[in-house]
Amino acid sequence: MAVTIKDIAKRANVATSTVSRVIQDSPKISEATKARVRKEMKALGYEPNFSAQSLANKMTQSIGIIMPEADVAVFQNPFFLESIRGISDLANEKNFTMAIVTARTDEELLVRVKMMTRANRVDGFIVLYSKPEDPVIDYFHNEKIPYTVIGKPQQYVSETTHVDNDNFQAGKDVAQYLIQLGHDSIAYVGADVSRTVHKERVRGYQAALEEANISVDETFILDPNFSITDLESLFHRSIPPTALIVGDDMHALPLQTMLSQLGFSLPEACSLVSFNNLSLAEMLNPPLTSVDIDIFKLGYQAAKSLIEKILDPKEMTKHIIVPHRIVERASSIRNSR
Amino acid sequence: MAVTIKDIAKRANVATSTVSRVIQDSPKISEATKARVRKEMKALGYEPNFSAQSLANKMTQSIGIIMPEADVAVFQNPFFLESIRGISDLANEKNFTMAIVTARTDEELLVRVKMMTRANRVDGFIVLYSKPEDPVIDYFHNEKIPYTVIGKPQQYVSETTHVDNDNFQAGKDVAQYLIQLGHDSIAYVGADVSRTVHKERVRGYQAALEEANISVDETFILDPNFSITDLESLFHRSIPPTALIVGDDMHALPLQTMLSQLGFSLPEACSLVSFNNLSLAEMLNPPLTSVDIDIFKLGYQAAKSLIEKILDPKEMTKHIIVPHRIVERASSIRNSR
DNA sequence: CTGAAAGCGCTTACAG
DNA sequence: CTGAAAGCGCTTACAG
Repeated sequence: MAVTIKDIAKRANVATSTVSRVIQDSPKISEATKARVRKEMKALGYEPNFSAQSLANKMTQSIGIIMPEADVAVFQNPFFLESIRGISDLANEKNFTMAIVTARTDEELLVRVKMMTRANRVDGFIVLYSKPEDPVIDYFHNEKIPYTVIGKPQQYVSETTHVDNDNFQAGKDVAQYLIQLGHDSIAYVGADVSRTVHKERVRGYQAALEEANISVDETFILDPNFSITDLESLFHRSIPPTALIVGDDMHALPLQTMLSQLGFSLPEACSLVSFNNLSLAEMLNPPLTSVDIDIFKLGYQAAKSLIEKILDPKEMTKHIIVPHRIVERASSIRNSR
Repeated sequence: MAVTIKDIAKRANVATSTVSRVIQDSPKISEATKARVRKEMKALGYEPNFSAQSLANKMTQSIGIIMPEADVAVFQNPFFLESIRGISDLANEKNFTMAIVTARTDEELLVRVKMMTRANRVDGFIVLYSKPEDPVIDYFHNEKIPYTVIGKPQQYVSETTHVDNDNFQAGKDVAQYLIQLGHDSIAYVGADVSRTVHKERVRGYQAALEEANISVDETFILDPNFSITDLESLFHRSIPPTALIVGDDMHALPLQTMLSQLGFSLPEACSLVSFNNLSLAEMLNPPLTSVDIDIFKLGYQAAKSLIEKILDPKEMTKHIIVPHRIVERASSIRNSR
């Protein structure tokens, strides 16, 4: 059997309550006896039993991470692992454990989440997606369960702590960057405007165009299911684009393929700027200019504010913005047309 | 406060011990009282307190997942998230939770693992990497802590349950596939033979060549740090390769880039076959023929056998082979030279 | 500054 | 088939 508080108490000649207070480094205990107790803990390799602590404390020191409904494509996007890595980093620091929650459907997810909270398995949740009318979010809200979301929540916005990029600004920065390179015909490809992230970036892009007195053309925006034909007609317009903003690095690869099939060679025919700065971006040919949104930090900050909230429920609601920066590579060049 | 076993007992007019037996669906309890108790559980939305169960049972229903030392590149490889998804799937099924363990160094990792086991935070571990003389593995082995490894363990092989592909066969299959396409000059690029996976695949590749009476040339094998110059000299040999086997889909993209910089157009100049069948493989141009090693199932099976071992320590050691299959795409064609 | 005792919410021999 | 009681390993008022 593992070593318990009793073993330590006996060997250090104190009561178990004293040992417990030493574990918590309570100021009520004299340094002398702390030292004595700690010596015994070290000697026996004592580690407080986690379940017993949780039961007595009503704290699990564990957070749930909610993934969007699992489909392979989503999981292969490094975004998730990278944000989990950020969460994990902070969690390890604070001695918290994480439990990843996945499910095939909304209902299944809700069942699991309810089970986990009722069973007191976790103290709170980080939600890695955001969508309208999410029953899971409603549940958290109604039951007053601590949670933070990565991205922009679509419910109870002002009351929920979330960490996000300034996506409007990111979209604007990218457009302005291209405008400074002399581009005045800039299309936006792979923008899933049903998602807030992309909607905001597109708004930023449009704002930049307006400020530069470039006319905004809605048909210059292609959703992520664009076909090679869509792309072709884009380039067959009277004024074809000289630069493309791509919604996600993951789209850049198929896009490049299509462009080369259409006979365009990059970056001469067209500059490319994308979002996320995955390691993929460096590998492409030409290497892709991409906006680094610091996914790791999104995860890290989400975990940080969730744990703060758990440890102190009076902690106020926060809205944290993680800065982005454009990582310039060979795919974007000065416009020569 | 959450609803407890006492609340249920009171409302169902039974002792708490009876409720506990109903939770466990013990055959000792009559169906009649089971039904009565269950009705109350449902009515109150009761879920047994997890910490209390763990404490009483000495079971945490939680498994640790050990990642290799964290560096960004590793984390961006979808392999890990995909195997975690497989683990997660089974874990959810069995009502287990997972805790991801990461660290920057070996020592830190060992400290965390010790802390977690001593604190009784998890019942066992899945190790997502394998390397020689791993102190973490030694610790598990000495303390008799259940663990399974994904890949081939390098210590206590026969005593440790592991799940892996038949990498020798996979390497052989790939080579034979290319041989059938008429290739007789096949190089192997991006093989990190310090890792068992790759060593075995290379052995399989060599075996296939021998069986086909093709001479085996060690200089036809390039490690993952190959430069464009290495590649160039490969193709400047008296008999240049007509096909390349690539160690990992992740290497295929930079490889393609280099080849195109050298003026080769694929697949005419050279066929390509790779491993892992990440979603990346489909996106490449030409789409990449790749060996699907079923990463999801590697994770799923690892979790399955670990949990079996946890629930029944007498469960025997297993060595599970997950089948692979070649997914043929446009990057590999019949040799025309 | 320290200890004895009750309690957290379960499980499980033991008795009937 | 069911219940009363002890126990899992901690924490925390309460008393001194």
